[in-house]
Amino acid sequence: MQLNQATDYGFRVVLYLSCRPPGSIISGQVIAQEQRIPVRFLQKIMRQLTLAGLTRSYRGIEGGFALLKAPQEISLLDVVTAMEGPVSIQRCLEDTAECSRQCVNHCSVHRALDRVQQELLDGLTAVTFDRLAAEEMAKKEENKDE
Amino acid sequence: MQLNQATDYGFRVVLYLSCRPPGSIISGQVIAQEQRIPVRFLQKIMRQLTLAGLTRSYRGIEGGFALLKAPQEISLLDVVTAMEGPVSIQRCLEDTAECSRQCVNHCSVHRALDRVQQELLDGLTAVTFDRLAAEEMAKKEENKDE
DNA sequence: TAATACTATACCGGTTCGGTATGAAAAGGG
DNA sequence: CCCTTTTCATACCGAACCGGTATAGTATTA
Repeated sequence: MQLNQATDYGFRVVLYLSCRPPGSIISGQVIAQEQRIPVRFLQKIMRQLTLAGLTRSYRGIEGGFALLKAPQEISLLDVVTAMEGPVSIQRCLEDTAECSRQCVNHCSVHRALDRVQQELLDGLTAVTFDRLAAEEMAKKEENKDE
Repeated sequence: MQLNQATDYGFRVVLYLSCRPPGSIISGQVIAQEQRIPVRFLQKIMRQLTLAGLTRSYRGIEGGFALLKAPQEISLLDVVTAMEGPVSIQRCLEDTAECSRQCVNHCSVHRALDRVQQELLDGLTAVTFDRLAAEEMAKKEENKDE
């Protein structure tokens, strides 16, 4: 019951790009260095974010990655699904055949988990990266004062 | 981001026992058969539920398993933690060293996930097996009418 | 003491995880 | 046109986990 490392990295990358002027192109090298992510692994992550339509990539000598969507249009859930596919805490919520009792709307456990899952999705959707970036900027401002 | 098969089975076993008169001892064979769970695998599951203090086991010729706690004292979360250990959607919520940025209360992503996680825990804790069993019994009653 | 249950541990094939390697393709500069 | 710098696409690798099985042992009772 845990998000994987790639997703964790994904959060930080999107947050990092959200804190930069919109449209900034940053190379994988730089992102990896600043966020302490293995370069090769980061490339893999960036490709998934790009396939999911959250970022876009530029090849060539001045290439790199930039946000495609605006930070306020990207939620935590967007990053999770980009990295791990659709979120479904119980298997039979996704695919009836997976359920050991073929009980899609018949068993009480299923219905209860369905509600919990919906809350989870709502919670993850409610958090968008414009707000996270704002928090992050505010904190940097504080540190500057010290 | 998915509960595993063993947990799914665990839910059904506890629900099954909750629907029976309190203290009933049912053998692994019978549980496995009725709930369509591979017998050997069920033994593994029962041992974890027993170690977690949700059920107790009886050896010998009339042996089997029974609930140790009352259904109203067992929540979905209890079963999940019995089967999978502590629920922690993000690694750095559990262990600072796991966080790629060592940011336990410093990064905005962390704080947001912390809130989402708390909601998830609350949701899972709110559902107890007495209510699930009641739902289940009501449904069987309906089917009897048909 | 034999039968029936659970206990403990280990194994097994398959998949995922976290990360690396390699080679190709695009873009721009000289 | 070639060279460098970047991303792209695949494939690989060891370790861990998943779902399940096997085996040998221990407790209980008839």
